[in-house]
Amino acid sequence: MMKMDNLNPEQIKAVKHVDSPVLVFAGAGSGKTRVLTHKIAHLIENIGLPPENILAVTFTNKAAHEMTSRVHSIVKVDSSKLNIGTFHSISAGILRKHIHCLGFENNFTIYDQKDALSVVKKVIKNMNLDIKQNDPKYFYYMISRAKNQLISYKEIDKIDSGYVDKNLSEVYRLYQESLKDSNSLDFDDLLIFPLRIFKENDSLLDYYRKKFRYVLVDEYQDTNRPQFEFISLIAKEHQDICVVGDDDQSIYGWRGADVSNILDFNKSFDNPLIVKLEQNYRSTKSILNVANSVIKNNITRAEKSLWTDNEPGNCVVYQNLYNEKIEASKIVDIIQRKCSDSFSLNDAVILYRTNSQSRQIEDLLRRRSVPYNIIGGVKFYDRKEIKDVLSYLRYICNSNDEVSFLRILNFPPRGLGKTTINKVLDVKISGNQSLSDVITSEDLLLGQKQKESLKYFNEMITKLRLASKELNAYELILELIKTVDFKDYYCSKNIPEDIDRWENVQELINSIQEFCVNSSSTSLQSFLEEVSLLTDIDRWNNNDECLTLMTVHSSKGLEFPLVFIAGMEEGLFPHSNSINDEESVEEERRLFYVAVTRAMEELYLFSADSRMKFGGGNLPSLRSRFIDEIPKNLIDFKNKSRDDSFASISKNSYNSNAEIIKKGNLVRHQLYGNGKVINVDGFGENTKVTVIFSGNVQKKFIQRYANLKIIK
DNA sequence: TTCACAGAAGTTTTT
DNA sequence: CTTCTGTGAA
Repeated sequence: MMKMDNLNPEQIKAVKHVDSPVLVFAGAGSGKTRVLTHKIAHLIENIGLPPENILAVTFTNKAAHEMTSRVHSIVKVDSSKLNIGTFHSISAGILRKHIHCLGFENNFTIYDQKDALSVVKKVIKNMNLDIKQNDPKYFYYMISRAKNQLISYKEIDKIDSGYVDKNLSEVYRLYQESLKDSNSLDFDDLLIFPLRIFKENDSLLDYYRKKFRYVLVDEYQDTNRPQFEFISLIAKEHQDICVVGDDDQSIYGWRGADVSNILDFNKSFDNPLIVKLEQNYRSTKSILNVANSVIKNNITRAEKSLWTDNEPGNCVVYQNLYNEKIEASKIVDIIQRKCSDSFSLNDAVILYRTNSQSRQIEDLLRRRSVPYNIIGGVKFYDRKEIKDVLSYLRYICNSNDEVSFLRILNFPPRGLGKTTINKVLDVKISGNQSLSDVITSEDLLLGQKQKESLKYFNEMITKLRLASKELNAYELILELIKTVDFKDYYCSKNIPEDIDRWENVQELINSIQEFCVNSSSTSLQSFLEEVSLLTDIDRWNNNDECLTLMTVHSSKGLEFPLVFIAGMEEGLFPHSNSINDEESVEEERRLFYVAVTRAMEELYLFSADSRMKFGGGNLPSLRSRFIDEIPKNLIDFKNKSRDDSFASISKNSYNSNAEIIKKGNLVRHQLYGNGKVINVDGFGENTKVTVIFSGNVQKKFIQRYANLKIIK
């Protein structure tokens, strides 16, 4: 019999109740994951439900993996039979099997927002609209918004949104047509297509209702309309469902998440048991008091109050500093001090509202050689060189994938430029042919050189495509790298940036190898699917002795002994795009609440008097209203010390008599001797200089620290 | 026709 | 500080 003695009475109630739907309002740190995992274990062991009949939906893949292994540690179960994943990955799995109902092939490509944006751009150009007056971002945003409301291009005027452009419906229609032509889906389609399949195919819906006999949903406050429809279709009939969430942590409204899904749960499902988990096991009293005092300023929320038996702990610290540089150095100072005695680096996290704030902190950490991990920002799979290689793989896998085709046709450069590409696309449109037909078509009027190059390209792809039937993903990428000779492309010119890129490509190769070792399926298709649905947080491993940096959004569901929140300023947190509208301010406040409740032992808040924008001008700023919502007695206000003054830091930062180094200069370095500057990158105090020294030794310096002297 | 370079513009949050 | 776009040279 499984143990439940580590659960409190409310948690046990939520775990054991299976006679009707269950809604768990789980405050931050109240042990909701424990409830979910025990509930799954209870269903298997005490109710006798086979694991393959359980569907559990989590917010990230990482959470899914953790849940799987925690269930495994409670009951003996073949974890591969459990259906635990994100909405997107579960949907993708269903679509791989049944998407032919909608006229797609099951080797479809999943487009990320950049891919999707390039499709929108193409559509706008094809409609002969001016790209400057018709912002592709607006159209993509509106299409996504429409999809989140389950609105097709035909009924676009029903959309719940401000301005609707007269061309929106047509752009939407052509966008969808183009995706289908490329046998591709965007993220929103991934959620919507299963609904269409279920609605058109009763027997299939029936099959999945039986298969997913019990449904559990985590972070239910962040589900959107299509996700709600999905679980309704599956669970409304058998009513065997348990959802867990916290309306105070709803932070994805901008993505179509609808809090009323959780607040109106009792209207959608019959006679639910509602359990409130209000005991917090995570944070000290000081931290929880701050969290409660902030969130109670929100008008629209279900009434509840979190409490804890934990120690009072240290007072929450707030400090205002002169600018973002001093803010960064203050944070890192404290972390280094803390980690020299009772804490280790992976106990700490630095949180911020926007990704761009990470740069200053990153620079400082690199200078002080503090190992760090950064989540989000320029994602690994978003890097140009990675997307380029992946595009080859995607095009090999799906010969209709036009976005990938256009990326790789002339990369590395093979003499197929803009004009050739336009000719190819023209023939494709006029002849209504598939991509592979077009590039072998006689109708293409090209120069001899271009013709041969295109022929070579096509033969290469055909060969690789054939090989992909025999090889696993790892063997195939080795074959690809050899055939295209990326190594030569990146390394032959001896440009440091290109060598960095080659190293990233090698990292990609490693990750494919790892995938093939760890995963049940080693096919190229499953690798590509994993890549498009995996986030940085899924790749993150907090066991390394390493400081972590991430946005507040990414931190949802995590906890750290030491939490540092940077940029507590009006216009940044709450963000300037949100301060004019009370509803948005409430979402920002929930976001701050999420940030605060990540902390277990100590919490530090920071703001700066001025902050650089675009590495350009300084913007003065006021401290965040959220700071003022915290009663004074709950915060330790640290005053500026003399060391924090702008004068003292700026003297250190800028070497006033530093010479301006240019490409071609001869320079002297203390350690390496004389050398020649072959590249200068950036300006001001962040200038990076690449120098070749005798013996062809190449080094890259941050000028400020390298102390290079120009030799006349 | 392609390719390299210089200037302009643009950063909320993410599956 | 990055990423995209447009311009001239080869």
